[in-house]
Amino acid sequence: MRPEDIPEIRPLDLFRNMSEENFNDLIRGGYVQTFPPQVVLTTEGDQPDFLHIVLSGSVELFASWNDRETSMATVRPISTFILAATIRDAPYLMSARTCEKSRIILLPSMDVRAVFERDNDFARAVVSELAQCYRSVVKISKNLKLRTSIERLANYLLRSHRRAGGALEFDLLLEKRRLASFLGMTPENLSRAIKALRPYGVEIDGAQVRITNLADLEQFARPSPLIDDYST
Amino acid sequence: MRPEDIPEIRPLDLFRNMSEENFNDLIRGGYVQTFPPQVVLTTEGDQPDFLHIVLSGSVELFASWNDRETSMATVRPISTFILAATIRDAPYLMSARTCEKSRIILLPSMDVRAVFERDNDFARAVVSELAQCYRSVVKISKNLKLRTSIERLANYLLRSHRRAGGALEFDLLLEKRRLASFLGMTPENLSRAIKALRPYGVEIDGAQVRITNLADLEQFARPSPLIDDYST
DNA sequence: CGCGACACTTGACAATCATCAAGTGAGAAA
DNA sequence: TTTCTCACTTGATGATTGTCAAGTGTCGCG
Repeated sequence: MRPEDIPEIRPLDLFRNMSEENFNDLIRGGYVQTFPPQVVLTTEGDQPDFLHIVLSGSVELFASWNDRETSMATVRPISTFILAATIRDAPYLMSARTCEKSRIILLPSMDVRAVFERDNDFARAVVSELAQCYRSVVKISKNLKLRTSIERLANYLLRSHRRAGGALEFDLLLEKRRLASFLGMTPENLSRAIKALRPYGVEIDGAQVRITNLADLEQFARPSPLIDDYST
Repeated sequence: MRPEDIPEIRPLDLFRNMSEENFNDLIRGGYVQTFPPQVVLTTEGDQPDFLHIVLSGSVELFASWNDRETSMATVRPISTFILAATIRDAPYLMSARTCEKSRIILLPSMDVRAVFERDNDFARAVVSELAQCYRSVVKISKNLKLRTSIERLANYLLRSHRRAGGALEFDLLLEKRRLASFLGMTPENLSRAIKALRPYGVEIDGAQVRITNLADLEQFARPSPLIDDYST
């Protein structure tokens, strides 16, 4: 691991309050690697050898069953995955692959667990992170069970709009087929859903989104902080 | 809180390794209450005043949006809910109501957070619990996104069969309409799904389930530990 | 420049699922 | 016992969603 990588991850919530000594122990055995697109980093069912931290690029978490596959989440810099498996030393529940060229830190799971056992501040930071992860997945479940696919798309667009700082024009950060899978629908139905939102002031051309009638879209989407607010 | 309630919760993973002193601080302000059926204990969006522990009976966690409602989980003795909201001091994402007459311990959230700050063993136990919760919800999401409703029912029956110690006859622990909602379908479609599983050796009469052809059912359901194993 | 690859779109059709309405049956209460 | 309630079931219908096949367009490469 190069010295210049350290200041990138030290300020993460997960590591911010650790002692210098424990932080050094944690990263001593770690290394940074650059992966090309579409490389599988972890496979569901495997034992967690490393805690991963995405420094640049993006990583898709996905799951498979019976020849079907679904996109569960996209991890963007700078954040970790998959912490829960590492801490519990239980098999990965999701596979991970790079979407694009990505720089990733790999920290040996054994070191993470060892430092977790003796650094109390780190242990509390892990709690905070896991609680956040847990709440995120609960929101995703509510989204899936309580909304139709068009409603999910509408709310996804509103979340993207907020993430873009309130801009009415922004780019989709996911390929459409990945977005479709994440939203729990087929690419064909995503196309149709996009058309269905046109009367509510949504224009999508390629990856470019333009919201021409925010009020109409919000009235249709009925966003709720208890589903769509990723911060709390 | 009566002295005889204490040995019930002390052995919980969450409290087992705490010092006597911190445990006493934790439960000092707590109290036990018996609720009749169908009482709402928490409402999504509210701030978490108490950490709840179910001693007897059962509690349904559910979520609502736009006049729709869905069952998210059923909490059975002896376990806690909703820990993540309490620790993060963030609003509940789910509402909770008793399914039947239930005895429940209420521990003030402030006390939980205070002890969490100073008891390192408790903090680690919280990590373990949250990691488990997180992984459970990930499995539930995979179940929802990767399987059809009939497949979800088939695998639910196999899980119940395992929970019943491998018995081929057992009772449904949920009312059917609650089960339908939990599985992400309507009561009507649950009825039809039950009929659809008859050719695979499933007989359901009222709440009584009889599996007459386990091999056929398993071949249809294709259970996976990465979705259906609630222990890891 | 033309070609091929590939993501995306569109239309037709089928499967799945929800809704509405009516009916059954078991248990509680009079 | 009789009646009422209520969960559950069943059938008919419509909405939603998935599948298959064919098309469009863009982009990179020879």
